[in-house]
Amino acid sequence: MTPPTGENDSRERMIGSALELFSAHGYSGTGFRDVISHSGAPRGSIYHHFPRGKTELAEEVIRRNSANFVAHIENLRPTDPIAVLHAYVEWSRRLLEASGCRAGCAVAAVVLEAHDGPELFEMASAGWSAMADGLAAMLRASGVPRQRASGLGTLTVASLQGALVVCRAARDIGPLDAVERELDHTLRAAIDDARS
Amino acid sequence: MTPPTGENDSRERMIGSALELFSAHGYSGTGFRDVISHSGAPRGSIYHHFPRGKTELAEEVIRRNSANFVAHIENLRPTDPIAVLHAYVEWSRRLLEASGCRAGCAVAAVVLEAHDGPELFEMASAGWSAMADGLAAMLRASGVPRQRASGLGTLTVASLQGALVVCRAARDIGPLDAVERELDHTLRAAIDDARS
DNA sequence: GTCTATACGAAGATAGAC
DNA sequence: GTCTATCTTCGTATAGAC
Repeated sequence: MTPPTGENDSRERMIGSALELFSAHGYSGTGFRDVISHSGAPRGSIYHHFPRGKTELAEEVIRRNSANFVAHIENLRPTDPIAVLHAYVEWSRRLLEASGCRAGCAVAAVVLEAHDGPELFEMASAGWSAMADGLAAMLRASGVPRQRASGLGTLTVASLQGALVVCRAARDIGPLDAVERELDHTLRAAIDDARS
Repeated sequence: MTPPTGENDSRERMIGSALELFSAHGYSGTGFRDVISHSGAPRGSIYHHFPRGKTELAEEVIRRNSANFVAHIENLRPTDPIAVLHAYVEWSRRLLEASGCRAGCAVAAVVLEAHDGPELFEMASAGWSAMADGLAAMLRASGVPRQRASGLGTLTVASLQGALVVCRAARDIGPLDAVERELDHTLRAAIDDARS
């Protein structure tokens, strides 16, 4: 996919800026003005880089977010369900800590505000399903029955997503800590059940 | 607070419409135009009814949402933690079913997009804390230790909030069903633990 | 309480020069 | 690839008549 020669910098920086800005101010709340001034990219090339406009930018933001998340996980290489959980929590924690609990998930912002078409929703859903499935696979490998493993994967993804919103409203990371503690307890209990 | 004589209808209808529209299109994504045309309220009286503008409208939306939720719970009058859980889930389920999984929590939309001041966040956070505390109190009454009861209250609120986002992206209520099942299991386990 | 008119800025998007 | 200029629509908010 990447061209052989000196690659396009502006477009990549715009995507990175949009990811940050969507996290903090939402999708509707972030204009091209903001993306340009935050990234330092040239004003005149927006529709050169994103011919389909803001929708295309949002698609790239979701893609980038997924790529960043995958890189985060591959960096930690968790080998058991509990380690996967804490790797997921760590991802959410960094989002909150980097912003003083003033930013959240850019993908969630797009889902809550976009009305462009089904593609953005499908991309968002695919990412969250992959997260849930990643944890569920580990749980199954630890002996947890299929349906419970799947349900716990979904519970984990949903509660982390919700924790981002609750922490933001409270301006406090406490709710994420609480969610982490309870998920840890619940996952361990499911694994113990499976062993007995 | 309520005047003795024939009360103001327009303002109340505007708040109700704003609640619906925030749920579906977000806070930035909903303009006064939309609120006016949806509610049928007169154009000229917006700043008569909401002198502080959109921020004041958002405050009233959060208040209305809390009032509706309290009415929903008081209607069901749950007397044990599991009943409280299912009453909470039912509230989320109605939001999704009424919209074909295309709308979510209006308060979350405000939290993700507003940048007006701390009041909106404090109101949102107070509502979610009350939800979590309501469940936690029931768990404590069933013998669950204080810290676990509190953590499970937070987990429940966060995971329901997250389920709204995940279901919306998937255009499917399945994730909420899964979250309900797992929370039911987890809460029952905590209660059983307490009895032994 | 409701109206019209309007101010002022920003939104997303396009055209055409360079 | 980047520029400027422009289009159209929309946003919140205000002023002042009725």
